[in-house]
Amino acid sequence: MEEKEESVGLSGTCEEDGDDEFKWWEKENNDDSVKWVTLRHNGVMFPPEYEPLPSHVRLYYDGKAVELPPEAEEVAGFFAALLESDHAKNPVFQRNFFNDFLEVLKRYGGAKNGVEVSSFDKCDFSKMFEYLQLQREQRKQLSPQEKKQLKLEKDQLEEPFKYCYLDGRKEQVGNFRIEPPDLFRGRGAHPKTGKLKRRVYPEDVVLNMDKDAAIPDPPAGHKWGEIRHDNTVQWLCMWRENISNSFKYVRLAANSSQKGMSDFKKFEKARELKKYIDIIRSDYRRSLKSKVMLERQIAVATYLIDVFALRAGGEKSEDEADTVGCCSLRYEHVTLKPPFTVIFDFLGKDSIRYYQEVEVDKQVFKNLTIFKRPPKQPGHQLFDRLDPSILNKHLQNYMPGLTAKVFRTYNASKTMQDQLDLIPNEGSVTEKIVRYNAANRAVAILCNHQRTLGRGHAASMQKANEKLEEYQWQKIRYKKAILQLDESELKKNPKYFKEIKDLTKEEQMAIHKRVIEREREKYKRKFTRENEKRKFDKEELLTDSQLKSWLDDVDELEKQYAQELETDEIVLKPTLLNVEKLKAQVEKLEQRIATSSIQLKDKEDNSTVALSTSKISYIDPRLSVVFCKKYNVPLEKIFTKALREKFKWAIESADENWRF
DNA sequence: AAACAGACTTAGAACGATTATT
DNA sequence: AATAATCGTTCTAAGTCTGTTT
Repeated sequence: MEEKEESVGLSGTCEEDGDDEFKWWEKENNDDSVKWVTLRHNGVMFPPEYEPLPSHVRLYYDGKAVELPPEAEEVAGFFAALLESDHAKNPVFQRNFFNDFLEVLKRYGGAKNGVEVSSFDKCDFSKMFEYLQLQREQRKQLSPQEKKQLKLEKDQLEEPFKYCYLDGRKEQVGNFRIEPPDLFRGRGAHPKTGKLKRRVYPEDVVLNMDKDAAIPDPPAGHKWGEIRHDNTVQWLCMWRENISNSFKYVRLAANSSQKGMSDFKKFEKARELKKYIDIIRSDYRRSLKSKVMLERQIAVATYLIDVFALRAGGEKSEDEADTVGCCSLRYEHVTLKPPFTVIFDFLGKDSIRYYQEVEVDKQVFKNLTIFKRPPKQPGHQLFDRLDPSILNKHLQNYMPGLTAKVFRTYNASKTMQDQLDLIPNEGSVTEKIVRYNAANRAVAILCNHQRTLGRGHAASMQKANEKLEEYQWQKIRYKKAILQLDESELKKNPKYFKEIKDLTKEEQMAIHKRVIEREREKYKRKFTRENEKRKFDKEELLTDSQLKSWLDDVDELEKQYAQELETDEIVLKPTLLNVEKLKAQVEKLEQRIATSSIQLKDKEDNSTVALSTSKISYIDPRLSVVFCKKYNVPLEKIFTKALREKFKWAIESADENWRF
């Protein structure tokens, strides 16, 4: 304990922790080649060692239990844990996993009981899977106190790594944990998906800190790979991963001054583009007709990046998923439909599909036709003279630091501002938030930010739809009942009763069935639950005849509905046999139908759009701050706690008149 | 100018916590 | 009170872009 204190305590010199905050946004700072003067931290947290499974939990091969060496068992366990996921069904994932698994198995001497494992199809991971599931269940079942205790222990273990001292200021570290070994979960059709991501040891890790900083002790029996003192970079720790041989970094958290400054600079750069956008646009429109092919390609690419918010699109290697951006678009990704319609259909970042049928500028259409002319064919680059570095160099002629991605930030924030400007300053806070989210959604759609539908999405959609249908049915029943009570109502307002014929017999029957079934379930559940409770309280149990009497009531209701269907005579509780009361009920139902269908539509519209990425990375947070101030919406309705910390600079610096 | 290494931002999935619903 | 739906956070993969080397 004391030791930890000491090494971080060497923060030394400067300010106290806590109150006097560093308001970097109030200071002028243009040079960011040097990121810090002093940097001190306690290194990184390593994942726990592997704990072998109990001996009765085994991989089965061709029906026989396999005694795996722990190193191989760990890898098999990674697969077993994913057994019910899509990964485990992916043949590439299976093959990559199995190759690496066999290699580990061989390296550690094969199965201890001599079982020769060679075919994936003969492996049965289900026992391992069940055990892992059970453990998860048990963890969930723990009492609140036990959970609290575990959390406390976890926090204590993490404490030394959560913070660092940067120029004497205490700042939060982002990902202070070394990534644990696992199977690589590449997105889309990644050729390496399923490969073993190996365990990282201190020997693999480079620490970055100032020269006078105390070097934290590596875990017992280990040494650090290297200690570096590079103050031109932001990272605290780094290691090389074995899947694509690139680096992983430990850096500061999103709420740190460093990240905040970068963020601020990003948005200021995007705002700077305002000054140049008109000339850039008129230039690329002119260059669409240039005699030089390269210039035409630059013009079309800039147009696509500006108008459709495409990414730059760098070249990718053979052993990554085949995804593209603007410069790497190929022949088959663009379909031309005269006179001006273009269909884009390709996989972008994270293998998210970009599909848009759009009208484009006449000359853009012409140029795309030229770019696709024979001998070009599927597989060929559309922009064969172009790559992001050429494009970015061209953009930098207009504005220092301008690159393709700045257009995404610029257009996203511009769109948000324009959308927010359209919102009338009226109505409830909830209504204003709905409007804000609609503006946010416009940005997310521009950037093609998607999310895959959750597991239960289709089901919950259907449920909501059925509910709506049932409201409608109930409403019609009440209207019919009104006419039974007083036929003259029909003449008074024929329109009001028009919808009583809207549901067919079949539809009504289906609704009856659902309503009845739900009632039955309700009573059955009520019965079991009540008895469990009574058993616990040592009270007398409800008898089966009690349940039966409830269910008989439901049967009765079922008969009644069937009867209604036959005779078209509605039977209602005596208390409801009153025209005014029924009309009030109808009114209530109409309200419910209105709100439910709006919610339903909202849910549907939102189901495949992810709002968070644009909120976190593209929309200048000052826009949201200004919106909240002007429209009197509490900021915490728009920004979560984490986002309020990340955007502290924006919250404290934007006044009501701020414009992007 | 191409290829590569390095360092940073942006991205959706997974998971855990919280809130709404029954 | 249990269960389902939603929200918020964590995790790490997958981009962009710069600078260096050949």
